[in-house]
Amino acid sequence: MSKTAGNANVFTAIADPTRRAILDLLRQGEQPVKQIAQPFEMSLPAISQHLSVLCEAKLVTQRKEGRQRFYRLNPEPLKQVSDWVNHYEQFWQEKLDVLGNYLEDNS
Amino acid sequence: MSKTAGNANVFTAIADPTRRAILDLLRQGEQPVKQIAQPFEMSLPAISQHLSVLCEAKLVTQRKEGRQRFYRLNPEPLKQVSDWVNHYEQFWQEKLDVLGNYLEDNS
DNA sequence: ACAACAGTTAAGTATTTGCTTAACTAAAAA
DNA sequence: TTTTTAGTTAAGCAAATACTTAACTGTTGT
Repeated sequence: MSKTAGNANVFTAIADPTRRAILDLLRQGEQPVKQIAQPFEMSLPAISQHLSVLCEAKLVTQRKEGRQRFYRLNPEPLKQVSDWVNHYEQFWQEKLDVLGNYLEDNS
Repeated sequence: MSKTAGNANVFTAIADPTRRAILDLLRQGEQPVKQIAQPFEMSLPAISQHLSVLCEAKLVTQRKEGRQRFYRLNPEPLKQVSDWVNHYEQFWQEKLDVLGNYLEDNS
């Protein structure tokens, strides 16, 4: 009941470069499918399927308007990724410098 | 020559939960394969294959000692992930609170 | 009513993935 | 030297992925 269930895994959702690119696009704000698809050399159904995966991982939400579907970024699940990766932060150090600079600029 | 080349992709390497768990283990320090494999209900070859993937993604390095192979964490490639996910940081806010607390504790 | 448009769903396919068991290589112990 | 021990490599397989084209649903415009 807990094993590989529904599988709306964030990590697998962001494993695909096309899906990451879609998320990057959506940082500019919500967009209809056709506009999302435009920069990709790929059929519309392919994009639609990627959007489904992102939807199941809750990384995007849908809004229906007329015959258009606007997709909007929902970055909250990425917190999971951020939290995980931050466990490794201490190892590469640079992050701490960034914080140091912040403190310098604000002291 | 640039498309889906060698495919030593960090994002796909960390997409698998077993591989993430292995990396988590290795945060405690380098370990031989048998010890790495122990907590998993999976054959040794399966673990060996996961280690290969992590190796190709440069997330671990190998050290040979006698008949043992010690694997050691190399978290640098995770910076890629951290950098990407940090583009989304502004959206979920909590990170800023953490920084806020830090500043409070050190003012 | 009907054609065009926006998008999804269905069906099929080639490739990749995550495992298995069996066979192998190399070092240590007997 | 023979036998464990540690681990990788090979071969095979079922399931998942990332696409494709074709068929469908629903909305808008004529």
